[in-house]
Amino acid sequence: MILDQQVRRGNKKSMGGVAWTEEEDQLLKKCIDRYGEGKWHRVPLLAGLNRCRKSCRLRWLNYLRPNIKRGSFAEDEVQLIIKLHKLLGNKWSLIAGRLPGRTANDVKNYWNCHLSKKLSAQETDKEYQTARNIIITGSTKPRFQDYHVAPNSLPAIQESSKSVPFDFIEVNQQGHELVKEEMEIREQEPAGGLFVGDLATEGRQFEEFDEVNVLSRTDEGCSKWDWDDLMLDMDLWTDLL
DNA sequence: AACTTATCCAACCGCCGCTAC
DNA sequence: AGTAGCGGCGGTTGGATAAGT
Repeated sequence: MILDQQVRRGNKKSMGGVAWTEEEDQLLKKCIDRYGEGKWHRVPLLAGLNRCRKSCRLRWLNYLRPNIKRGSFAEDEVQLIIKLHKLLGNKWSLIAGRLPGRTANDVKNYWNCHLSKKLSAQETDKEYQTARNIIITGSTKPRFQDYHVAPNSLPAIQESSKSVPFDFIEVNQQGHELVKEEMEIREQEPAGGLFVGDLATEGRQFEEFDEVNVLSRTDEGCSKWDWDDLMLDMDLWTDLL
């Protein structure tokens, strides 16, 4: 079935729209190869396509772009999606950014088809509540004190389709989004505590990081690419601090 | 075999933030 | 300050197909 679905990909008409043909794909690909990404408003003209800029961009990002990973999600990818979703909410592009080869649309579809139902049943699960408390209330310590937001005033994660307020996210000089929660953990824990920087430099397992239940991983379920990716993020966090 | 239901996912829509003028 | 144009994002839809009856 998975194979069939993969074969189907890209050949389908939906939403009353017109399915992309092989010829159109080639035209778009040649155009991007020649002129590069961006300037999407010019792409239809340059490529000679009777498509709007958004369709061209979407087709490229979700289907034609190199290194797009096909097939079902691996277990470690699923676990990462779940954890990132706990942290970020429906920020599919951010989540997909931590999953090389996966598009935001893929992640979103996978979540909607597989995970949302599965996890909604676990809404009251203790572990989930713990994670949520950490995000919303900051566990046993008051958090978000620097942001002047009363924990109770924050919208719940998961209960609605709306995502976590973007006040949780900051962008550093390199343009990378950082989760304020992480920075606060770093700031509030005393020396000797378990910090992102410590993990990065001492090579501890993420499992130890479970006390904050953020991006916790074990070596067993952590492939090289996401480990490296997370290490990169940690470096960036450390640089910021 | 015929029909119904469930699942998957590509593509569209509307909105938002940013930038240039 | 207002606004138009753009890139980008998340929510949603509906067609294709598999699975079930």
